Amino acid sequence: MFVSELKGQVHREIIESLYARGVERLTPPQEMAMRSGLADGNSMVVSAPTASGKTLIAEIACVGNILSGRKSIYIAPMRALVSEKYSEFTANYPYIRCAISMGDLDSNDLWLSDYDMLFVSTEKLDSLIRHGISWLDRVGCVVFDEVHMIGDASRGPTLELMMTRMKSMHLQLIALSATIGNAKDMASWLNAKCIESDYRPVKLVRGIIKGGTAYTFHDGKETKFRLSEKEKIEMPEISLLDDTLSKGKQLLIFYSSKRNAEAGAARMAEHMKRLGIGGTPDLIRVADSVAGILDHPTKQCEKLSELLRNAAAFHHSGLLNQQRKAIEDGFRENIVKVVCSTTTLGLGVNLPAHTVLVRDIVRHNGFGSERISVNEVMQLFGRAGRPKYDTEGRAFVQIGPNSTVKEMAERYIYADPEPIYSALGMAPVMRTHILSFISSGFLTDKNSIKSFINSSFYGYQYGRKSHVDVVVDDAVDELALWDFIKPANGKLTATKLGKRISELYIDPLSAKWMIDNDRIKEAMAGLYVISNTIEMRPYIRPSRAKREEVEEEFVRMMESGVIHPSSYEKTYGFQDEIGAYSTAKILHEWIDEKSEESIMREYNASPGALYSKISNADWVLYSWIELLKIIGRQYRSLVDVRVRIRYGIRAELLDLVRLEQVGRVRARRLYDNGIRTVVELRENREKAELILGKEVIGRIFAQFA
DNA sequence: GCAACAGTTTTCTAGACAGCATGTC
DNA sequence: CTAGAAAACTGTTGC
Repeated sequence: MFVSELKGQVHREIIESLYARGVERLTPPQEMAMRSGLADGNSMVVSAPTASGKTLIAEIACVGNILSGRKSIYIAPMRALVSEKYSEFTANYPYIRCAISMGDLDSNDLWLSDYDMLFVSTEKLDSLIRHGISWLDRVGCVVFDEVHMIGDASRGPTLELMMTRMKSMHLQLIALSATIGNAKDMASWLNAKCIESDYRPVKLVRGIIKGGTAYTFHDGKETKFRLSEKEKIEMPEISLLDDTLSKGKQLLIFYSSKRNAEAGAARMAEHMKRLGIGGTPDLIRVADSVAGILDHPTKQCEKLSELLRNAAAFHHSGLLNQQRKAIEDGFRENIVKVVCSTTTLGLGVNLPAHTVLVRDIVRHNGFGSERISVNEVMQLFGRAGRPKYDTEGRAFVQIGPNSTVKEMAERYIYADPEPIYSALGMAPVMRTHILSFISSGFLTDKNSIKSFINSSFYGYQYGRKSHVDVVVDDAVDELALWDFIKPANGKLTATKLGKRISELYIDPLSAKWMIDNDRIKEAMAGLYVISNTIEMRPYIRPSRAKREEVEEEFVRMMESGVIHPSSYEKTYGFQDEIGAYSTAKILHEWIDEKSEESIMREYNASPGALYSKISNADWVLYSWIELLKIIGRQYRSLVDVRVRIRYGIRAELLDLVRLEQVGRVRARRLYDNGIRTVVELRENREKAELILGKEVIGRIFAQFA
């Protein structure tokens, strides 16, 4: 279908924007969507691979609604995705008023309701609704990107309940999904049309690698070729790298763990060094940029930098955000040739490569191991082929000597995608959401909560077999017992405390735990209380060698009454007090001004993990303080702990960091040179100038005017 | 005596969302 | 139904 055929069906502005971008034809899924009444306001579920043009379907619906006077919302589960779509959209439609809102980013006009298109993360929209947004009734279209997330045990329920709510508002819903086995079910639940397609803009050759041989399957043809004669067959990664480099292309490899990814990247770098690739000015620039982010680079920073000199990199959650970005940019610019990644790059950021290798197909899951799903492999395969540069992409699964090619081809090449299942049934998060419903006045009695949850995808899939009634009864009773809700005039309402918990977006169980443990004698005890919450998971756990030592210390603290037992396993099935205690210890090192490097060494942690724990700790601590304010208890000492967490400082620097321009480094330098307070600083300007320099002191003193 | 290597045992395991109020060296 | 790679450690060989 040509864009010209859209005339009369969609607004003129949309057609103009498409032409301006050089789009003249619709992709098959887009055409199917148009024929299914996309422009007439029909809801739809679109199940298709990455880059098949799903975004444009959403765009047509959103812009159509906006130009007809209604608002639209785009929702995605990853912040990176939200920002990406926001930038694209504002570039294409500069005259539409857009806002973006995520945990760490809000546009100024968010509360003015003076915009027509909102880009949000799932949890942020949930939070906005809890705070009570006024304009929900003016929304005409809602896009849910990556809806297969509904099957995710931890974050699926939030998405699902949001969709359930929107469904009852009779809006145009556009649900975009990777290929899944039961798109039709989801469509029928949503009263939506179902669009299924396996269209890809770039041809994809899929295959299996065993030993040094690659078997490809395309258009019903099976071929087989040696990757490289000169390499040992035990190392298929290296053979494939060779083969890919010889085509002048890039390689993306997925591993099951951070350790494997790092080890893989080291092998790749070594091989490239042998080939004499690397050491170019561009590479050195990228390598230097990842090493110089912290004051004292950690081992991991140095290792990454070293590998980058040879055009290889690893990519996982333990990296600092700036490092991730540097690697992603370097890869996009074709400076970095191979990236060894965990699933970080599979979802979210769009970083395609000519050749993709899924090296590990089994993954540990706490209880044992399991093969990764067909859906997930398809998702990773979807990264193969760069639309602007490649005429075809290649994607392989690597298998071991004990699996046969035939068997694995059946499983991963010819197999149909699996259906996804609602995760609402096993969700302890139900309590959180029920509090939110009651608190916002959306649902105010047990029966309406039950019937609402029965109208979810969970209810659709499990029907009478579901145990919604029991779960709702239990959760409501517990919330009442904790004084977070109370019955009034035959309705349930949230108490002031319950309302605040809901707004702070913390789990009611965490709130209960923190309220019950507010008598804190020392900083470490406070750090343990905040660490032993669901919001701080996953914990940074001690290595096996250290575990016993940490355990003994934990027991001592428990016996001396500094910290107290909790009962999280009742709700979450397990409890990890040692993990929580170990995480608390790391935070304690941080506020004791230990260097990142030494913390990494001592606790076997990564810089990325440290900083994400610090920022979560800040949020949980803030919430704790807010709760104590409401019930009129002491919280003063926690405010100091919070400042110390933010800056990573000992108590003695608390006074100095109150100044702008003074952080942990400058405060420490002043203090060690005898200037210990703001008052002392004001009285010793010359001395301070010798310590920090005239210019900096000038900026600091400007505050005193 | 010790380096180089081979065989054996032990260790360890993905990711990322949320509040609030402004500014590091 | 299902683990398996990498690192650490130990033993053997060869000079």
